[in-house]
Formats: sequence, C-alpha cells, structure tokens
Amino acid sequence: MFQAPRGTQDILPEDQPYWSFLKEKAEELARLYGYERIDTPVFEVAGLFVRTVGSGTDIVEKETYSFNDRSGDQMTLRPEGTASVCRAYIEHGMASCPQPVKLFYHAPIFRYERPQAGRYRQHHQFGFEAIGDGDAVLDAELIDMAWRFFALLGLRNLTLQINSIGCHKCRPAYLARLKEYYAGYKAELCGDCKVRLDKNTLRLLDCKKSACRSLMIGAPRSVENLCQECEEHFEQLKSHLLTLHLPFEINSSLVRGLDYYTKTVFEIQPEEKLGQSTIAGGGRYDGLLEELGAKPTPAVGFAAGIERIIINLKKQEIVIPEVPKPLVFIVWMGNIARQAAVKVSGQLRSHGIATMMTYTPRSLKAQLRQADGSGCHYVAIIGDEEVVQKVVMLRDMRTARQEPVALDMLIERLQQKIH
RNA sequence: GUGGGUGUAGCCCAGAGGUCUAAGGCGUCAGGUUGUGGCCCUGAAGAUCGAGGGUUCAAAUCCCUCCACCCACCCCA
Repeated sequence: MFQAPRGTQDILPEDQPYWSFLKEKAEELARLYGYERIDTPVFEVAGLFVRTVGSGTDIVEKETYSFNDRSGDQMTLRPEGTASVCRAYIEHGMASCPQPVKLFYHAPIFRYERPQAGRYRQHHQFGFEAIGDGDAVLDAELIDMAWRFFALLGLRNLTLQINSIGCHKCRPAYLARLKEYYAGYKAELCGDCKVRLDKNTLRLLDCKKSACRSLMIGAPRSVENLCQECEEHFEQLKSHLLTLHLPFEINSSLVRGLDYYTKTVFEIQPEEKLGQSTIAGGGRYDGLLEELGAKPTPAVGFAAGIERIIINLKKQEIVIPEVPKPLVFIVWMGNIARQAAVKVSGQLRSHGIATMMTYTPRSLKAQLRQADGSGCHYVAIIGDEEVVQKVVMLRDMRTARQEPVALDMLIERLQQKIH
C-alpha cells in the first residue's frame, strides 16, 4: 500500500476548519497592515537559496529537496519563503513601486529533516515581507503584526524575544571576539560546539548543553558590540516596541539559522513548550537584495508555521468557527419521486441554496439518519403523495416539525429561513 | 545524521508461545413491518495481527532485518 511520503501529511476535512480559520486571519492581518498577496513557484533555481540562505547553513547543506530537471538545470523545492519573494521583487522591478513593498504569502515549505512533533518535511508558512525601508519603525510594526496575529487567533501565553545581531560592518568584529572567548574554553565545549566554533560561531550561544550554557553567560553579547548605526537602530526599535506596548524580552543568545539576517531578529514561542516551540520568527535582512544583484535595499520579514500554530490552538482548546453545513437534505421514495428530487436539487442550487440528497434507494429511516448526520437544518421529503400534490414535506430537523410546502413556494420559503 | 519508544479492522484498543477460526468500544451498512432522524436494541461487513526472514511440533505473542510513526538531540516554522 502506498503511504504519504515520510514527513508529509494529508490535511483531512476534520482539520480544514483550522486551515481556513488561519488563512482568514492572516488575510485580515495583511489588510490591517497593508500587505498584498504574492505567490511564487514551489521550486526555484537551486542557486537562489545557496546565495541567500547561505551555503554553510544546515538548511542548504543537508535539508534541501533538489533535482535536475530534464534539461539538466538544478532546481530546489523552496526551503523557506523570503528568497523567492526577494527574487520576485527584483525580477518585476518593484524597486519602482512606492517603498516599502509589503507582500505576504502562504506556501508549502520543504526541508529534508527527521520528522517529529511540529516538524515535517513539508510544512506550511505564512510569510510577511516588507522590502525597501530600513527604519526601525518598520521593524517594530512588523513585530507588532506578528504579535497581533496570535492575538487574533486567540492564542495565549506567548513570549516575544528580540535581539540584534549587527550588520556586515560590525558583525565580523563581534564574531571574532566571540570566537576568541570560546576558543579559550575549547576543552569544555561539547562536540557539536567544537564544530560550531569554526563553522557557525553564532550558534555557540544557543547550545542547550549545560556546560556550554554556563560558558554562554560570560560570552560577549552582540547587543554590546554593535556599530553606532546598529545600536541606534536597536534603541529605536525597543522604544517603538514600548510605545506599542509589546511585552518583549531581549534574548542575547537568540540567533537564527539563515545567514541573511542583520540587525533585528525575533521569535515568538508558546510558554508551554511542546516539541518544536517557535511558532513565528523573522528579522531584518538588509543585505539580501544586494546579494541577489539589486542595489542595496533594506528589508524585514517574518514567517509563522501553520502546523505548529494549529498544534497550539488544539492544545489551548481554542474554538474555531464551524464550516457551515448545507441547508437542505432531500430524501425520496420511489422512482418518480427520485426524478422530482433531482429536479428540485438543481433548482435549489441554482438559487444558491446548499443541498444534499440521497442517491441510491434506501429506507426512509436510513435516509433520515443520513440527513441527521449531515447536519442539514431542513429535510425535504418527496414521496408519491408529494409528487401528485406538487409539494415537498419540509421538515425542520431541530424542532422535528414538518409541513407540506408547494414546489413553487419552496425556494422562497427556504430563502426566508436563511434570514 | 545520532539516541530511545511504539506498530493488532477507518479510529480507540484487549491480548504476553498452544483455549486466537484474534475480544470489545466508536464509526460504517442493514434491520427493529406498512412514509420519518437524533436514544435504545439486533445483525452484518471490515484484520494476510506494519513488512520480510528465522526459532519452535506450535508465534499477534520469542529473535533478526527493514519500514513507518512518536520522542529527544541537531536544526527550524
């Protein structure tokens, strides 16, 4: 038997209300902050991600789904959303639009990882990117937007952590200091961190091993090693966040796994951690557009993981709006009545009235059971009697009352019921 | 990629070498007379016991391999 590929999942009807709910709220959020929808291809030329996310990152180094197409070009299923949006911004000359250009998307994301709770090989993200403005006000607005998203969804007990990791001017010096510090304790570092020392110095800061964590306390902090521009930016960001009453905390060991971040980085997590905890993360990426060949263009963005949000909505038992059920279920007895049922169903639907019906002959009892299970508010019963009298027996399943309604009055009557 | 756990019908699960021709609940379908649902009752369908190999007179039950899922690490949404 075939199964869905490892780390992927079918989204069944019972879960769809969560997905529609989230999409609605994301669209509401986008409207609220002036973001427009963009969709980009599921796959891109492989080099796009190598260039932006970084060749040394885990995402690019060992997690991509890549393939050669029939002409031999190397393609990659997108492992994140930002690079594609930036590519589209450049490709369509959006630098000529009023800046910043604010775009949002929701898209499947592919990463070849070992699946576990809240971590899949195909997962879905909402992403919001604001390209073309470097002011800290925009960072603050974006963080405010991320925070508001979860408020709109009704999620409680979240934490907002921010940090600044500097820019291409001040970061090299900071990294050198950090490396120098840790090099002095090389013998005490865990195996992973010995590798990080040379390859990914920033990540030394968020190792979870207790020995490394105690070293982290004395480590130089990025926020204390910013250049003047970055420091001012960070100060302004904090001030604007306070103005917006956002309950942020500064986490100086917050770093992100993509190379393109500069200055602001932030994450939102549930207090009660279940498995993979981060439900949204992002930051500023002032060097990314330039890296792709555009003139220097500042930008900020964040992404939120849909599956992880749903896990938390369920955990917090948040009630999702129900998807409405059809209004009418038509049941019938006998071949002549069947003809009438087919005709009525067509007429109802032509008038926008959601209708279900029985197909194969069954006992009236069985049909009513099915109608009951369908959740339809009304059942229209058609038998020989009704056909002769040109009526249907319209039964209200909630009150269990029923009355004959003339066929030519049916639509009008049902439209009244809707209001 | 590393380590640990689990794997019995669509779902939840009993079962711990012969009494398993695998039990129960939910769900599905059909009935409980002649045109009426939600409760209740009856019945039916549905399982090569994750797959393959082995041990044994005998395996869902023991062993090995593989696969999948779950959990942690790693990484990230």
